[in-house]
Amino acid sequence: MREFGIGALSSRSGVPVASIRYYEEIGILPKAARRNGRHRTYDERILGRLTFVRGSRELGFSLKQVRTLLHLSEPGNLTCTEARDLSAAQLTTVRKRIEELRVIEAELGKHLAACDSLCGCGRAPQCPVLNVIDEPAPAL
Amino acid sequence: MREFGIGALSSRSGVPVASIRYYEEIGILPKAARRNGRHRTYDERILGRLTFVRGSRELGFSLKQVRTLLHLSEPGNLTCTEARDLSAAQLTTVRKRIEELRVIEAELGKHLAACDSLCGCGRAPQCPVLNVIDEPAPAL
DNA sequence: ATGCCACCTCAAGTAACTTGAGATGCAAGA
DNA sequence: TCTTGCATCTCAAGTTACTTGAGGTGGCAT
Repeated sequence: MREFGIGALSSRSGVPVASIRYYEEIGILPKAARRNGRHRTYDERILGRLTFVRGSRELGFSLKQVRTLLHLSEPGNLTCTEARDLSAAQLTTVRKRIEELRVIEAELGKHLAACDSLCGCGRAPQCPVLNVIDEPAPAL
Repeated sequence: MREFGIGALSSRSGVPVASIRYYEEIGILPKAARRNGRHRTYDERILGRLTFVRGSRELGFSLKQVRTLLHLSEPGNLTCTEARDLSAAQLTTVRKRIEELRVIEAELGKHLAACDSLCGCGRAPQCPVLNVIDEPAPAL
C-alpha cells in the first residue's frame, strides 16, 4: 500500500495538519506510524476515517458525538438504531437553530431598513440599529 | 434610586450571575459598587446596558463586536454609519450560516428517510446514516 | 554545502463562558 | 440567641475545538 505524510493527508482530506495532530492526540484518530521514528505515515485506510470525521463535523456533530458514531460504525457495535437516533436529534437541533437564525435575520433586516430610510444621520440617538437592539430581547 | 444585588439583576436581565461577573471582569460592564465592601450593588441604569449586551449577543454579535457597539452608542462617538455597517456584515454572516444549515438539514433528512425505508436493520454496513456520512462532504 | 520546506514537540492562546472549592454576610425561624 | 441556609464572594480550573507560535530536525535539490 502506498504511504504518505501528514501534509498529503491534509490536502487529500481537507483537514488542517494541526487538526489531524489534534485528533490523534484526543484519540479520534489512532496513533500514526512513524517514518524514521519522527514523521507520521499514513496509508489509504486512514482517509476513510478522517473523511467520516470531517463529514460528521460538517453535519454539525460535536467531536463527542463523532466519537460515538465512529464507535457505532466499527464491526461488532452495529446498532444502526442508535446512529439513526443521534441523527434525528441532530436534525432537530439544526432546525431549531435555523429558526433562531431566521428571527435574528428578520430583526437585523428590519433595523437596517429603518436605518436606511429614517436615519442616514451620523447621530446615534436617532439610529434605529443602536436603539432597537436596546429593547428587551425576544424569547428564542 | 432603588438598588439591588446581582441575583436580582440576573433574574431581571435573564443573564446568569456568573456571566455578569465575567462581563465586569472583561470590561463589558463597569466595576460594580459594593455594599459593605463585598456585595455588588446595581441600580436601574445598569439594566439598559446589560440588556443591550444580551440583545446584541442574541443577534449573533461577538463580545468584541458588542464592545464596539457599546462604544459607538456612547455620547460623543456617534457614528451610526459604523453601527449600520456592523449590522449589515452581521446580516450577511447570519444568512450564510442559514444557508449552510439548510444544506445540513437536507442531508440529515435524506439520510434519515433512507434509513427508515431501507434499513431498520441493526447492521451498520447497510445503514445509510453511517454510510452516507462517509462520503466526501459537500463544499459549504 | 546550503537552502528550504515539511515535519516535529510543547506550550499557550482563543471565545465565552461554566463549574467547583472554600469562605462569608445576612436574615428568618426555633 | 443560636442556627440554618441562601446569596454572595474570590480564585482557579475546566470546556470545545482548535489555532498559533517558538524553537528544532529530516531530507531533498542545487
